[in-house]
Amino acid sequence: MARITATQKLEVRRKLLEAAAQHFSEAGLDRASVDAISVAAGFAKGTLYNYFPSKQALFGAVIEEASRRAAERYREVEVEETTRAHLLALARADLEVMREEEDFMKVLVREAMSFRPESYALVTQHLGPYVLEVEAALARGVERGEIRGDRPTPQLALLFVGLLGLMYGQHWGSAGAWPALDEVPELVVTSFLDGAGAEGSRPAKGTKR
Amino acid sequence: MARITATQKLEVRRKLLEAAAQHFSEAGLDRASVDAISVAAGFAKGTLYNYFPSKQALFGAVIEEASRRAAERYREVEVEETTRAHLLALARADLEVMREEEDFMKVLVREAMSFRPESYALVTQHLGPYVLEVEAALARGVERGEIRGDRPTPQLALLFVGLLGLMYGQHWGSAGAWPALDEVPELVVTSFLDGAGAEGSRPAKGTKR
Amino acid sequence: MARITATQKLEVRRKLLEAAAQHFSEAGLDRASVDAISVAAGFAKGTLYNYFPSKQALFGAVIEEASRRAAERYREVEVEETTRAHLLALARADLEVMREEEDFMKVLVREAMSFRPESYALVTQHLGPYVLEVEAALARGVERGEIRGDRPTPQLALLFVGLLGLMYGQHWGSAGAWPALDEVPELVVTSFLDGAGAEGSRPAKGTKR
Amino acid sequence: MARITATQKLEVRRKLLEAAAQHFSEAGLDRASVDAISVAAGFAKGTLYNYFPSKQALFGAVIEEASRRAAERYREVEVEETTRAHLLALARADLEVMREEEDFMKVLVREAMSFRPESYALVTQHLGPYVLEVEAALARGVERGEIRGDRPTPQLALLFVGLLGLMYGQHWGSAGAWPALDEVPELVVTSFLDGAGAEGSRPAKGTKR
DNA sequence: AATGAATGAGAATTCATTCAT
DNA sequence: AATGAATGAATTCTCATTCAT
Repeated sequence: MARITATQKLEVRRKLLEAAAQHFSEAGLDRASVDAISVAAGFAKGTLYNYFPSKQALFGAVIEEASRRAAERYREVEVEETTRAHLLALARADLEVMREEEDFMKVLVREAMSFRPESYALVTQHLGPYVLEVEAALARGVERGEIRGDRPTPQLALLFVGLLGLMYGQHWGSAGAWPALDEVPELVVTSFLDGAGAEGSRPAKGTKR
Repeated sequence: MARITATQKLEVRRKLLEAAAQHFSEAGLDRASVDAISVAAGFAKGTLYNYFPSKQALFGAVIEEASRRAAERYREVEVEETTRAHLLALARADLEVMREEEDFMKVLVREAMSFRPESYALVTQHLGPYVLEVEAALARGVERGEIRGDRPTPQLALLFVGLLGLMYGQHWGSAGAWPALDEVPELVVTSFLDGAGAEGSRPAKGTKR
Repeated sequence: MARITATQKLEVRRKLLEAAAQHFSEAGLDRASVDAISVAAGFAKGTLYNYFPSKQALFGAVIEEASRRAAERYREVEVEETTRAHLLALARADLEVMREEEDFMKVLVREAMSFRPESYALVTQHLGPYVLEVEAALARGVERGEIRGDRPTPQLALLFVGLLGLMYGQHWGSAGAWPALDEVPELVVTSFLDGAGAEGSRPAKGTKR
Repeated sequence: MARITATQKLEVRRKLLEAAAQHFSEAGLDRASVDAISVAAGFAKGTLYNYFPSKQALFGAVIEEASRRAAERYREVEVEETTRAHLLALARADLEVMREEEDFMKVLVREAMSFRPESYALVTQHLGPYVLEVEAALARGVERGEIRGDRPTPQLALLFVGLLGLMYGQHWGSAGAWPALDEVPELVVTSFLDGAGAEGSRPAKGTKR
């Protein structure tokens, strides 16, 4: 009767995480209700506590799951060899993940944007694979003279990823008014590479302030 | 205790806002307790409710105060008439406020970066004065041909402000590792205006993808 | 400057009682707010407390005032000499008071209908003059053979007054749907004297059960 | 504590209602405290809220329970087919409930006699079953010519029930002095059917004023 | 393993009362 | 005498967590 297989347990866990992701993405950690999550997953409250020791822990697990999925996806990406093309491809890969796992990603992005040192570590750690890809693309760009060499590529990579999150956030915050998700990759790449200055208005390299 | 002067009332209000800013910046809107705030300000719970009708309203007032202070501060600054100089001045003014009122600014930035449609309205409404200044500076830049005219200035202004928040957040999230607060204005202005592309790597105008 | 005359003090007291009557009649003792009452009277909260030591005391004073006014009015009534005519006149006198001092009367009736021994004493004491008039009219009716002599007139009088209150209450409770205030006197007198039984259905006197 | 049987749940509900009835009957809706009620019932605050969504709802449930019990009780009674006998039976059934569930009944009567439009709706709605029985008895009485047909039976029914409440209230208010509870049914039925007028003193039908 | 009733700390909010001015 | 800011006890309601079944 009882004797639940490991697969079945994982299935329950998956359902709970899925429901949790959705609720957390809508309501945030504090406002989301454990009861609502468990019921949405098709279980009673007690069951949730058999799988996760606390609401906080469940939240952490959702974040982990989200970053795990994102990282997996990014590893599959293949692209041609221009920096612009590469960054565009990376941004599009991100958007793709985004679309398929929007709930998880919302939680992830929001947590990343909460700027709490604890989360920061967690998020950057799991976002690592992706950030490293960006970094690598940028480094190759520097070698090719396509990317300015006066700033450390790790920092540029963080900026790029931050811009992505910023645009997603802007999208959600404005309830889709601007930008549309489709525009995001190009918007981010353009902003990141070209800036807002008009053609020729850029100061000579090395100029201070 | 009747017949309190207007000055005294403002003083009480100031203390309450100050305490609220600190608590909200640490705990966020949901976790902060009205009781803790009033006590920290040196008053009883009821007093807070004599000044603000609800926790939400208090939160709104904190945000409004923060953005008012920021806007005021930067209006005092005098700058030469270049877009770059102007944006730099705006960013520095913001940083200056930031330093003196870190609690207020943390609340503001975190809320802005929470990307909840509800907050979005609240924040943009209260952030208005500052964003409008940025927008005006950009509009003048477009006229002078210093800013690319192919994107609406309101969107560019949001991007600029977003970058600023992003950098503050990066600073807090990395526990000060990078960037240092001092670098933020230039970092933001450079990223915003020039982008990360190397000199001459920018595609001709109108080029797609 | 200060030096307020006794008349002025009474005037303030009157205003406070008036406002209190209105608020208590709408909201009841618990729901009425001291602040609302004082402001409605044109004063600040503190002033009210200079005249009445507590909300309870104010409520008591309103009840006293209401009964005092009612008693005064009832003493002026004059009527012709039939029981039915007398009762009708008494009921109409009551209605008249009712109309001119509806707020006070509402409080009074509701308090009377709360059936708390404390209020009961207070109310019946002040309602005394009126009830005594009713009682006297009934006693004369018994002598004339118009009123059944098998029940003590004081009890019949209480029943009559109770019926009046019941009908007022029904009027307020149904938001005026039924009965209209104008109908009340006749309704009460008919119910009281004739009952609901059809002509001739009354059992022989002295019949038990 | 899961897997509680339906019987056990009903038992908890019963205890809560019982405690609530007692507290409401002593303190009224406003003054009664949810906390006190739950503790008196032997449970924690939260448990009460598992059974009733709000204080108001609990109050409504108490009233409903009271009127349900009254209606049930009197339906068991068998009576000969006279209006007088029927009304007497109804009044006695009510009194019987009254005695065994005085707390519930006090709440009911006091609320009914508060004459607030809000309560009015609540009470008449919940008092429905009982009032409808009275109404039906009266309607049959009209058909048999035992009840005067010149007044709508719903109004007569309200009057009857009002008289009943009035007498209970008189009993409580006078601290038992008059009437004794035992006398109430006959007192009410006699007052209601026969009135206080002496035999033959009733004016001819249709007579005005 | 799943359940969901019970719990009770904690939250926001109200408001009668006080008292310095 | 009038004021109204300050107070803080009290209230209703929520919800994460526990645990007997």
